[in-house]
Amino acid sequence: MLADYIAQMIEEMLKENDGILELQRNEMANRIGCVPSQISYVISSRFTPERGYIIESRRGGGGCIRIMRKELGRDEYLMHFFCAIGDSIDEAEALAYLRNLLDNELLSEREARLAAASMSNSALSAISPIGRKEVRAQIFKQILLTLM
Amino acid sequence: MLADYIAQMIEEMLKENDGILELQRNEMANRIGCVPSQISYVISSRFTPERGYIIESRRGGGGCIRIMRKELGRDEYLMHFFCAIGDSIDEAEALAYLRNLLDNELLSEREARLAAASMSNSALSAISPIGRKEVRAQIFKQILLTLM
DNA sequence: TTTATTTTTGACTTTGTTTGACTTTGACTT
DNA sequence: AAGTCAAAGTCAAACAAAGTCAAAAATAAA
Repeated sequence: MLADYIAQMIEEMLKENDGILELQRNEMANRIGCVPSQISYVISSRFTPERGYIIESRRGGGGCIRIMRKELGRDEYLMHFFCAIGDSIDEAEALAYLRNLLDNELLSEREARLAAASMSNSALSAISPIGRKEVRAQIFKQILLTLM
Repeated sequence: MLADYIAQMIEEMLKENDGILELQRNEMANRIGCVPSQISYVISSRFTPERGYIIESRRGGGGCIRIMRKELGRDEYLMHFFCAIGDSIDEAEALAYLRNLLDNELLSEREARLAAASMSNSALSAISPIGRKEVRAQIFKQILLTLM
C-alpha cells in the first residue's frame, strides 16, 4: 500500500537524521509518483502527536514540512498521557500511544504487547462498542498508574 | 459443509506458513465462491482465542486479516490456565493466577502488575459486576496468548 | 416432530486510502 | 504596493477493504 510505503520511507529518513527531518511535499510526491496530498495524508494519519511527532510547515516558495520526534521526560510523559487519553479511546489510538511509550522505552516490547492485548477489541468484545471505548480508557489509565 | 472446508483451508495455509497468515477476506471469498462474511463467520467461530488463535485485522484499501496460532497443545501449563480461567473470573482469582505465573517466572513483576491493573475492578468499573467477570476472563486469555 | 443450534446470505456500516480540484500563504519581481 | 509564482493546506468524492447484524436455511438434538 502506498501510504505505508511512504510512511516507512519517512521513518527511514527520520532515523538517519536523528529524529528531525525537513521535506518538500511536491518534490517528494514527484519522486514517489503520487499526488502531493498523499504526503499530507500519510503525515496526518501516521505522524500524529499521539505517536509522538510534531509537525510544522511553511508554505510558499521554498516551503517545506518539518517532522520531529519528540522525546519527553518520563514523568512529564506519563502525566501528559494520562490527560490525553480522556475517558474514551479506540483501539487504533491506544495502539498509537503504546507505540509511543515503547519508542520512548517506558514499556518493554512484551509489556506493550500485554497492554495491547488487554485493550484489544477481541478482549473487550463482550462490551458494546461505545462502552468498550470507555473501558479501554479506564484500563489504559490504570496501566499508566502502575508505571508511575 | 462450507464452513468446515474453509476452516480446513485456513489451517492448511497456517501450517504452510509457520503459524502465521494474512488473508484478504474479499479475495478469498471470491476464490472460494462465497460471500465475504462467510469468512468472518468461520474465523469467529473456529479461530477463537480459546483454541489458541489471535486475530488482527485492518480495513480499507489494502486491508487484511491476520491469523496467528499459538501452539498451546504443547504447553500443558498454558492449557491448564485456559481451562481454569473459564469464561468468568473475579479479581481475587485473577490475582492468584498472576501470582502463580509470576512464581513460575512466566511473567515479570512489572508484567504481572500491569496485567493486574488492566483486570482490576477499578479498570473495569464501568461494566456491570456480572459482565465484568466475563470481560476479565477474556482479557486474561488474550494476555496469556499474546505473551506465551 | 419440535426445538435448538449452527450455517449461509446479503444488506448496511465503519474504517482506511487515493485522487484531484480549489484555497491559502509566503517569497520574489517589477 | 501589486502581481506572480511556488509551495503547502483543505476538503470531499470515489474507491477498497473489513465488520455487524439479523433473517432464512440447514442440521442436530430432544
